[in-house]
Formats: sequence, C-alpha cells, structure tokens
Amino acid sequence: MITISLDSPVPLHDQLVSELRGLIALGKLRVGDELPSVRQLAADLGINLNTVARAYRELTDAGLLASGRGRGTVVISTVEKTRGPQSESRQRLENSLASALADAKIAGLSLESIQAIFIKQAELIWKNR
Amino acid sequence: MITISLDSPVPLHDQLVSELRGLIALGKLRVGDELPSVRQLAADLGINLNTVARAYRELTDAGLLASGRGRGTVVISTVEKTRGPQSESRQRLENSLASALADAKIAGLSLESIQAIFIKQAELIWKNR
DNA sequence: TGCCAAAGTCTCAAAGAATGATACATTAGT
DNA sequence: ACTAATGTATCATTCTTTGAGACTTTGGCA
Repeated sequence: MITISLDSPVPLHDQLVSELRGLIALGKLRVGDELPSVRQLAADLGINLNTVARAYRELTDAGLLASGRGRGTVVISTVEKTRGPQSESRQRLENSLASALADAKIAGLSLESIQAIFIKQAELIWKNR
Repeated sequence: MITISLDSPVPLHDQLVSELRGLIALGKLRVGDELPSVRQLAADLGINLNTVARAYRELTDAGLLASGRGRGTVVISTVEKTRGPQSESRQRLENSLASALADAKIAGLSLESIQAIFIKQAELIWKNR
C-alpha cells in the first residue's frame, strides 16, 4: 500500500509523510483507522523504526493522527490544523504547482496532456465519499 | 529576480534550480541569455559561490545551460535532454500533482479554488511567445 | 605579445540532517 | 501482577549540504 524509494534525494520520512497524506486525501485512510505500528511498517518497508516514528509524529503535530505509547496510532482528522493564515496554503500550492508545471513544460509535455493529468488526479481525490 | 529562503527545508541549490527552471519556463530567460556569474549571484543572494555553481552544473547536465571557465554561463535550450522514456516525465508529473493536490485538500482548500490556481499558473507559463 | 581581471572548477573542512541501534516508558490484555 | 506490544527518547554514525579558499581557463587590452 505504501512504497518508498531508497535512492530518491527526498528523505524517507518526507516520502512517508507524503504517502500517508495521499492515502488520507484519497479516502483510503479514514478517521478512526489504525495505522500499523512503527515496528511493523518499518519492517515492511525495510527501514528504521525511528523514521516511521518521525513521520507519524509530524502528522500528529499537523493534527491528522493521534499516537500514544502502548495504544498505537490512529487517524483523527482529514483536515489539517491550520498553521497560519489560509493565504499561506494558497501560496504554497501556487509554488508547488508552478514548479511542477515548469518541470513539465521543460520536459516537453504539452499543455493538453498536463491538463488531462491534473483532471485525473483531482477526480481521484475529490470523487470518493 | 530570484528569491530563496534560508530557513526552508529544501536545499539552497534545489531552490535555485527550481527558480531558474521557472524563469526558463516563463520565458524570462531565453536561449542566448547570459546568467550572472556564480560570484555575482552568490553575493546577491548572500550564499556561497559553490551553491550557485552546483545549481548551474545541474542545469548544465540537464542540457539547459552551457558553462565555461572565463566565459560565463548561457542558456542554450528550453527543453530538457530526455533522461529516460517520456512515460517517466508523465509519472513524475503525476506524483508531484498528486502530492500537491493531497496537501491542498488536507489544508482545506476547495476543488474550485485549486482549479483556479492551476489555470492561472498554466496560463502564465504557456501564454508567452 | 604578455598580462590581468573575471569566469567556472576543484579540493577540503565544517556544520547539519537523516538514519540507525538500542534502551526506556506506557498501555492493554490476560 | 505479569507480559507483550506500543510509542518515545537518547546517542552514534553516515551522508548531504554549505562554506572557504586555491586552481585553471578565457578574453580583452595595454
């Protein structure tokens, strides 16, 4: 269900955070769902337990998960605790979209194919439930 | 013209590469344009010359720039030397879009506002020339 | 022609981040 | 009560990034 790449330049815990946010956004993880234990997921992925723990903690700080010793980790929200004015979220989205689009254009993709990919991904995320 | 953030988690040279790709995609940097020297740009941004040199080298490897001792650095292409089958570019775009959209949804943005931002950014990049 | 200033490149050191190994603390169940 | 399973904390190690400085090449100009 979760895949990470050991030779990516992006840190493992960041990859994990992205994957988990993706699963939440897609509705594959719902409020109340239990996540695998840090040891279990670390073993599955072949990485260290601390790396998983760090990802869980970051999402806990964001208000999406709740963790407790002996109790495990659970999804408690699908909407992030706001970390500033909403314009910041907009700004970050503009930046990541601008960066992704610049990469795509330089890679030689046409505007049409890029729009198609955008629509596909947006539907995947907003369709469910 | 170029701005970077010292307290961002993303490395300075990566920020620089993104900024420069953005300028190329936007048409603000055209084939034949000279870039500032590594010392000049480093001084402007208040960072080390090696960091700028690394960004230039990465874009040189990608086929967008050409550098030479004593000669400076020039834009030689606006389309990247392909680093694999085109499906890889598609795949990377899908991933970054999926990640950006997941973040946006979790941040509480509506689908409509996200579409608006996408269209705005896409027009900025594809409008010119 | 020779020199020099300016350009990119290279080498090495320092600082910081990511990852791992291991021990600790808490909970729930038996 | 005990135990197994959970998240947490601490410390060491490795890797990446960033910086400081020397080296090399180029082009212009006296």
